[in-house]
Amino acid sequence: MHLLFFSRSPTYNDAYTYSRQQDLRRDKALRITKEQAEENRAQVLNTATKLFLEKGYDGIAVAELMQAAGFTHGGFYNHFNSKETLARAATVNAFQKRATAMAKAEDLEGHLRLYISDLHIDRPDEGCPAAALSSDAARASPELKSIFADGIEAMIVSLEKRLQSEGMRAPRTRRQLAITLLTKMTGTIGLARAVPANHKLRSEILETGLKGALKEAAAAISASKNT
Amino acid sequence: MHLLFFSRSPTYNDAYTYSRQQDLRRDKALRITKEQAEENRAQVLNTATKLFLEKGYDGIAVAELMQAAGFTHGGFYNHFNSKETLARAATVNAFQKRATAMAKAEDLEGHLRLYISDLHIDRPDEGCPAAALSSDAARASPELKSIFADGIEAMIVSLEKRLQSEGMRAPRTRRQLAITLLTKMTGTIGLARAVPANHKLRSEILETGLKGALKEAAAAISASKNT
DNA sequence: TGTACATCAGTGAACGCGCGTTCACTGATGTAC
DNA sequence: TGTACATCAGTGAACGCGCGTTCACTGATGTAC
Repeated sequence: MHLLFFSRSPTYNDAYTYSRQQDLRRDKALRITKEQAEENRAQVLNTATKLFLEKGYDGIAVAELMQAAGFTHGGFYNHFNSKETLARAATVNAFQKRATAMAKAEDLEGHLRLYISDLHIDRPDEGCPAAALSSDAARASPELKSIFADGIEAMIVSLEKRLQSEGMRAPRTRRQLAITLLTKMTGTIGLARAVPANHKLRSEILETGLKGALKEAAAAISASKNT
Repeated sequence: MHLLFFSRSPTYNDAYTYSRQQDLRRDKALRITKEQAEENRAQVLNTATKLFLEKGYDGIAVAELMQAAGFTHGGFYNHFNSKETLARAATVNAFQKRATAMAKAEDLEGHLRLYISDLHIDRPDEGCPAAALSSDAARASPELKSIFADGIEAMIVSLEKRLQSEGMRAPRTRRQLAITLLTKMTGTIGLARAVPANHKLRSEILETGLKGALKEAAAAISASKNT
């Protein structure tokens, strides 16, 4: 018994570990300002947005995601009711971020070239949710699908505005072309990503998809001006 | 002690349960003919094909899938080395089944109408893997992506043949149009499915996508004949 | 063709692991007075 | 403005569950002779 007792008495290593835990606690575990808490929530949301885009809603665990954001998993529920709640917020965030990125294009051609690009194929985490998560969305809750509907609608409206700037006057034709272009944009990225990175089909799909979109847009714009 | 012994002696219910297990074993657990085993493997593969298309590779568990096929989960590994192996075989199967279904269309227009349809949106389990699993493919193993490349290539070739039948003579133009049409087809189904079933965007995307594809094909075919 | 025995598809319990979520705890911040 | 105390973001262990995979077992089929 005495032997056992002594063998379990604190050693140098134990003491070191203990004081380190204390230090961590002193650095991290104490109450944080409201502003800091809000920043941390944003950090979790932004990390989740990227990880969901890259790995899908089911491809990343809450604990992994919290670690990637720089936290332990337990605190997650101080910010979100559930993983589903986070998925919804992250999807809204992803659509907003994408819209901001696309807004930087100069004109319709820039818009299409920005979307149908190698960069977009290689970086789903900074890309479009309608391209990266469409299969997941199809199997998701009605609430999440509703968020996709809003996001897709916003993308259509954004394209409609581009077409208006190009001189297309008829609103109905404009909207139809916007939708057609969007199906081509998401379809091109979706197919290209489904193929191995070094496969010749990937570049063929990308180049043909871009060329096809540019051509279709040019033809429709020109036709609308001749009427 | 005696009391305990008696209380654990067989009851009517115990006997009934036991004989039922014996019956089940006599019906199912004994060795099966080679032909029957092959049929059972096909049954597992076909069930998995539908379930993967509907729920994604990670959306269905081996045990669930085996039960849906009419078996217990333990026997799975008599037929497949792993779930990944099954996923590959099921994806090949899905592309083949889809090609057979599409081959029934009379001409290019029938082909497009069969693909861009309400039925296809509502029944991913009998639909195209390039539409239902593109997001999953993007995150899958290189081997699975390679299977997608082959499947997508076959779809392109199938469309090329349709365009040839429509009188398009230039092979390069034919291939480019085939790819462009395919991006529109998969993109339309992908976007439509991402939106709630009763949302007006779903029918709008479907109708516009179909109209756009038909129009693009008609324009390109007519242009190729004037050259 | 008949016989002895190994094979192997199917069963269902079990393994180890990872998941989403809950919980007791900490102590400076935020607030009520 | 100062004081007493409740709040709450973050920690890390724990819960219950489901996952892919393994395993011992069964006994008619398949095969070697």
